[in-house]
Amino acid sequence: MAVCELISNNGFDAVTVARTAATAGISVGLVQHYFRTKDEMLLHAFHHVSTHVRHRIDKRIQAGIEHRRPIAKVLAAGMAELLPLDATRRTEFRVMRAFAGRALDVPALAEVDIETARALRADIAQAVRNGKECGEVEPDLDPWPAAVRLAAVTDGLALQVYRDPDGVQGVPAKELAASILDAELGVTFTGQCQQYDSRKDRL
Amino acid sequence: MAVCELISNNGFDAVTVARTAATAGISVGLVQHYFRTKDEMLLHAFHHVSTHVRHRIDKRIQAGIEHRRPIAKVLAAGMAELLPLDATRRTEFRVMRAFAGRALDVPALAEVDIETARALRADIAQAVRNGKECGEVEPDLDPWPAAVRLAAVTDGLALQVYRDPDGVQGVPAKELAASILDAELGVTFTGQCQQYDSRKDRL
DNA sequence: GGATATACCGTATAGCCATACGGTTTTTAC
DNA sequence: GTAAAAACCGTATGGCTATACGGTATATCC
Repeated sequence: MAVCELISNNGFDAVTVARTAATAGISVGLVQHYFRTKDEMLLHAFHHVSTHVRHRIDKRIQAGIEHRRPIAKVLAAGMAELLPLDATRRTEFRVMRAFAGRALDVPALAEVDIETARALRADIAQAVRNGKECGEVEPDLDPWPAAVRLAAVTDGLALQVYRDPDGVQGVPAKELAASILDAELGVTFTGQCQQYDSRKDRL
Repeated sequence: MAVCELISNNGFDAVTVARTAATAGISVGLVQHYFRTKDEMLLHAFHHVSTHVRHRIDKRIQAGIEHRRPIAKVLAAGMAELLPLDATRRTEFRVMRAFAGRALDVPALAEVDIETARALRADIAQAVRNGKECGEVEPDLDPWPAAVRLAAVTDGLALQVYRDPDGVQGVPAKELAASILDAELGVTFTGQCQQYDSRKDRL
């Protein structure tokens, strides 16, 4: 999507209807044909990248399930997918962040933002519940606080990795993030998977 | 500052030189007299709120030290200061976030953003070191990963509290955040404070 | 093949924006 | 008191923006 290209290269302010059209190689009129207003265009773009990131994570999770890997490991991989650890994800992060920043003021964007976050949290909670069933998680643990916490560290870690891509105090960002995520998951996923009945759960 | 008022009421896009002047009750010319460009004005505003939030936290920490409270408790209070748990902090959060979103594209803003984050992280690390000295923290624990982790959860938690001010699954945001912060601090601060030599450490 | 819809274009326009500039008032310094 | 500096104002203006609009090509259907 041309919008994302512009955001990641020149910032959100550079996204004008005219420039977007030019970047996409079409005319202003055609953009108007597809989107009645600029906001509609932005909303569509936001929705687009949101679901794109989601699908990327879902795919990774699906693969993990098929290979019967421990849930904690699958989660770790999925969450790492949200960290700007390479050029691609860094670009993605910039775009998502720019949108999220705008979502503070534009209700239509905020809706998508909240919905995306909620869905992620719900899926993490489901993963914790699955963890209980197969013995990786203590049976009486409430999955929601854990899900909120895990979503929070991922979010916060992403920002830190973005700001200091080279890491902190000599420790590369990648390793630092991985160890923190592992530790964080270790708080919740304390046991080892016994058996996993692969139902249709997404996580 | 008029800039912040505009951002929190009408969003970042509403911040124009003319409107800022009107909000502040002065003329456009005077704004230009103080700031050569709009960017300069924005940068000043960002710097202003950054240090303001910082001072608020520092004060709370200073009070905690004077009352000889456990470092973990002081840290918890300081970090909670960053969460949008009431109207004031919610406004502050909006402003900070809007700036942070812009900082992705404007190098001058990014610099302030990074510097602020680094300072916070450094102070948390110092708190962990202090914790070691008085027995709250295991002596051989590396303070940096812990600091990164704690900064990350605070950041991420702030966003979640903002998005879902009413909490998750019936648990109010305030309690949820407090319990998560406590749990997170509990991972690092495992012991009890024996004695604390109140030096000039800021945390 | 004609009609209807959809894809697509280029230009016009009214509004808002940051900034430039020349002026006036107030304060400061001696 | 007076001169210099700082605070302060109001009005251009040129550029960029979203959007409106009228038109042309192209596909789709009967």
